[in-house]
Amino acid sequence: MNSRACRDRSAQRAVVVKALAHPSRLMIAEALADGERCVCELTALIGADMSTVSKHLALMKSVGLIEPEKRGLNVYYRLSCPCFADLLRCVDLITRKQAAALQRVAG
Amino acid sequence: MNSRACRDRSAQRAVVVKALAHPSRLMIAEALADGERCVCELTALIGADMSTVSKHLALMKSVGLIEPEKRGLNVYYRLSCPCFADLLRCVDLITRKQAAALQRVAG
DNA sequence: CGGCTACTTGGCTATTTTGCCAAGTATGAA
DNA sequence: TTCATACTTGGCAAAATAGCCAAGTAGCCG
Repeated sequence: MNSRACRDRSAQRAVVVKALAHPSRLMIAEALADGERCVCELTALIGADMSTVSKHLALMKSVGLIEPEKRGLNVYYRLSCPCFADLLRCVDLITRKQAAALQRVAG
Repeated sequence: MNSRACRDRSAQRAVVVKALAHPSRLMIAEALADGERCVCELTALIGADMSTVSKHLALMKSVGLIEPEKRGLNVYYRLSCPCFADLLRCVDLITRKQAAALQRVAG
């Protein structure tokens, strides 16, 4: 096994995973999985300053997770990869398993 | 759509995603996907201080991603959820798409 | 043109994360 | 018991993230 290649691959993956590693960004991603949204819609959903949301979006865009399209005054974002929905499902499998484990501990 | 529920769900997901959002932790996860490893093997693989690796492992364990088993002097870790392999595949789909996009920009 | 809305960017502070060293625990061997 | 190995934990300093405000850009309408 090539340790250097493994390291590089992990670094690349980390860039994508980090771009999702925040509650607000996961909310954005989930909303976009349902269809495109403009920044003000996402801002209302998240309940933070628009500048904050805009920076989250810029980060997600920079790693290729989402794509913007300007129409009139609004900028609409959409997921650039439908495979993201699968990723969310994988995460949920783990969170459910985690919840079950906590149940066992508590019960 | 219940905004509060969405917020909670995203917070839960973020806990899991954050536990993967680091190159070393992704290396660990990839290694464990191939089978259990003890801490010193992982330390050699990653090339950091053992205390650092141990803290990464503690974090991953705390969110239920991995499970330890002590045998003699060693502690062996394994993935607690095989679905993690799927998650890695999802991430790779995105990184490949990202790489393709960069290609287009460069070319 | 001026003013309005939608959004982005700069800059700053507060918080979180990371990684090393040092010190502690646990197990096995002599 | 003493020593060595494997690992964890505490603590600290450096680095990365997050979020707000203020200021800037861009498109529409009068």
